[in-house]
Amino acid sequence: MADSTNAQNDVKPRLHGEMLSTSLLAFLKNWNAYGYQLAQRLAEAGMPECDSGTIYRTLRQLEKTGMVSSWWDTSESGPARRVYSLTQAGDVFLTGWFEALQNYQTLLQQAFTGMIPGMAPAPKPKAD
Amino acid sequence: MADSTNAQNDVKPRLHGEMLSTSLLAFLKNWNAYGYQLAQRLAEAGMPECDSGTIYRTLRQLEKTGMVSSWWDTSESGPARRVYSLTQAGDVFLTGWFEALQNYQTLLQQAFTGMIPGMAPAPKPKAD
DNA sequence: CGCTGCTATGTGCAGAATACACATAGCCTC
DNA sequence: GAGGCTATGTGTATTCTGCACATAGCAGCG
Repeated sequence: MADSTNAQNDVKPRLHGEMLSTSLLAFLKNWNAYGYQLAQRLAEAGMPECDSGTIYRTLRQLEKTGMVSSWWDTSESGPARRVYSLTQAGDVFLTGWFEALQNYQTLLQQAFTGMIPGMAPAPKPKAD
Repeated sequence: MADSTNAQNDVKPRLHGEMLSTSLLAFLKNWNAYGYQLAQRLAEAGMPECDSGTIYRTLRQLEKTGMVSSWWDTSESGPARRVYSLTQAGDVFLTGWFEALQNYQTLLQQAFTGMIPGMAPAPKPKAD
């Protein structure tokens, strides 16, 4: 534990949580793919770095909740690959997430354009 | 019927993590506000429901990392309110997050338009 | 006054999620 | 047979979170 006085630590951001799982689902919407491959695609897409262990655990979690299905692929040379495929439930979930995401996107957009409705322009001028 | 074979449980989604913290920062970019108020605004913005305890803890965490600053407001009647204000560090972080978010948004968008570059159209036709 | 309800912030705790390090294994080239 | 790349996973300590619950100010009401 470094000292608590340091506010802006050099912690590099990591992709995880729902943004990771939905990114994975998004790739799988069009193509079947395996973990190692998905990690590469995420990096190519300009997403923040992601721990590989988290990717594999997330894919297993998505399978457990029925969002994806998987099987072993031993047709290619090298280590066996676990190929994932989006299920119908995963497709439904991804669509709903994408729609809900519009609200989030709009919220941030309005923050930068300074036009959030229903809130007074300046309730308090920050008394320091 | 809550056996483990059930894929789509009726778990209601909750706003948390980085999407919660950045939503809070977005509101604070234009106005100072307190926790209870921010919870109401999030609901009005159509965001998923959020546990109030998580909101207060997240605001404290944002303060600890220097993204926001706070003070007590006892000018109004009723319980005291802890009013939060975005710091310059928080503004920088929010801007960086918003820019990085474009990649995520683009990724999901391309999933629905079926145009992700650099990936073969169908590497495997799903052998179940 | 006691009671209820709304506002406003916060804590305790058990379970889930995660970063980091490390393990395993196949295949290829020296 | 050592080293490197591919590919998937685990162990563990830390952090995060959902839920229940606690505290407190103020207002109305009989």
